[in-house]
Amino acid sequence: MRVSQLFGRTSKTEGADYKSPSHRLLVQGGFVRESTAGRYYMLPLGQVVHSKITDVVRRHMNDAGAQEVLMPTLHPLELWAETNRTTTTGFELMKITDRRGADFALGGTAEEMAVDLVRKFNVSYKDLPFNVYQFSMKFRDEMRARGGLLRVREFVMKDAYSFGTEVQFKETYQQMWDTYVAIFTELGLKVDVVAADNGYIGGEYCHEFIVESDQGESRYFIDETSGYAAHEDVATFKVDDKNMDEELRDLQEVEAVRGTTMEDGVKLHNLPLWQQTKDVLFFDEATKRYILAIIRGDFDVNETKLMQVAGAWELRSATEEEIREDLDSEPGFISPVGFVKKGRKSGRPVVIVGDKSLRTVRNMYGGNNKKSADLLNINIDRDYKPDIEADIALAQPGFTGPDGGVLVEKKGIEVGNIFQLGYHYTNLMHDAEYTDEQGKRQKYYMGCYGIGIGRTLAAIAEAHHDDKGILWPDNVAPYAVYLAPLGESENVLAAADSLYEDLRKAGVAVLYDDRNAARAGEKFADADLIGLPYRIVVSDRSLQNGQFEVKHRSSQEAQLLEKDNVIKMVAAK
RNA sequence: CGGGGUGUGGCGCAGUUGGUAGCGCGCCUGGUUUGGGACCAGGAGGUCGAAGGUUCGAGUCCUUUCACCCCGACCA
Repeated sequence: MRVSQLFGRTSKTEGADYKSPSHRLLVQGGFVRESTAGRYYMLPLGQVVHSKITDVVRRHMNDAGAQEVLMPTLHPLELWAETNRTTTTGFELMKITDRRGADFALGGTAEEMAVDLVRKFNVSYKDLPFNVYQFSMKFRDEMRARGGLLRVREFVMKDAYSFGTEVQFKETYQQMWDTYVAIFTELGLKVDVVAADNGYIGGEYCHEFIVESDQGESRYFIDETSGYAAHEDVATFKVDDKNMDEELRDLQEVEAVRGTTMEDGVKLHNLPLWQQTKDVLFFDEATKRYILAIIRGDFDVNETKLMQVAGAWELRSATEEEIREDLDSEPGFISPVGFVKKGRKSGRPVVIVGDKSLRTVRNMYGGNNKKSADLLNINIDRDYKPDIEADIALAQPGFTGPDGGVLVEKKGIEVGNIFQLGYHYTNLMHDAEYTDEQGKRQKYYMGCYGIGIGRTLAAIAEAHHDDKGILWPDNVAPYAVYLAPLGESENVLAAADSLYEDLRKAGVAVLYDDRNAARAGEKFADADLIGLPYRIVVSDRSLQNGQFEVKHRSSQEAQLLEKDNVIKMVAAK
């Protein structure tokens, strides 16, 4: 490819709005250009990288026995209604109506489509397991796009859907896990495989593949000694017993003229924070229930865990008005002891969820559902009984992980995930069945597996750059060589032209900076910015001994080589 | 969705009390240059986000609206 003919150009000036390095460098290097917020044009240079990533993913998926298909972009809305996801998805569904009034969802993920596709066939147990995947544009009505390609509203995703028996699934899941590790390794990314929340996809467990980066939005914890890795949403930790040797003392109400914070309670009673009850009141818009979360005072409530155990979807804090008028309590003085079972005015049910940490403390203290009154010596079972008891605590850095090591907090970019879906979709959708050995109909046990191609591209740029530009790993570099003749002497141009042809004959992808008007500094700056693995300079100086100057992007030093050796060197990659 | 900010040529920006739009980069032409983003001369390119209003006159004032950026969407 000749630079003189390449559409899209590099830019010397940095945009003011680019917060992440990958965003800035991808725009400056002429890889992408923004359309509107969260929607990008992929320019020729960027598109080559994009398709190289796609090629790597495709090759590994095929090696794993998965089969590529392509599904429609518009999904019949009835399918989403079948699984109830028109209301319960974590992302806002984008909808479209055609001229006949038929409703469609713009695909944001395609579990329903995959099931619908498969049930159109009369599948036998002999056909199982199988795994179909596609590369297709996904639409997400994100509240806020950010970080360039890191969080967008429209992107190409590789999404795979496996069908089989429960026994077969375990193998498929592990196979996809291994395949993903191989893919990201080949792409030059080091990933942490992290247990995560399955959210709107459904199912019981899943893992995210995260590239550690300060630009990432995913927070997770790692226990370096055991390898335990879990997303913040699901991370568990060991809870130490506090004062379990104490005798249970009698429940007692005391006057408490104090502010409404936890700290105020600690000061007033001169008791440890961990002995206080933390009482957090939520309302779930989806199921129209109040949810009162009770936890030990030194911990915080993990809303994701809370939603999981309470079956809630759209949690918000209860308002002060609701607390006073409907629930007969007082902000800052909420207590599970004697808390109303349903809203006095609204009649809406109240669910009390207690964290397991409540069983590590005795004689707790806290509010009494009215202003300026506290209770001392609150004890679970005796004084109150949660409707649900579970782990709803948020892990913090420094806590002891489930395997006994210290939890270290990390931030990263989620480039892929694998989900166990189980029977979730096949239970909800009709005819999602195959015929077993006995001729009986059985439901499929499913999994799904996603990789965001654009985000992976950005993650590579985040992981491999310096202040001058990107350093593309060999496998995804848009070209292997940046060929830059300096000056306009016929000697130089002839040598560069001939090297260009010879490199191409040797199968080396070359970006040939044939711009006569461009000066050396410009060519060097562009070479660094675009970040191809090798830069070859042709100049009168180098040609004095019939040599060419070769420099690797990651190296400071260049070397002078004869043509044959130049070709040998760069073709080896 | 809440709060704050910004919309002027491809990019980055200036534009005074309202008086008919400018700078740098980039682009085009010619010339001088040529190993880390050169210099000289000439040139093209703008419904000032959009709509409405006030005014003799609006980039500037008023109203409405749209887009984009940042922060937040949480512990009583």
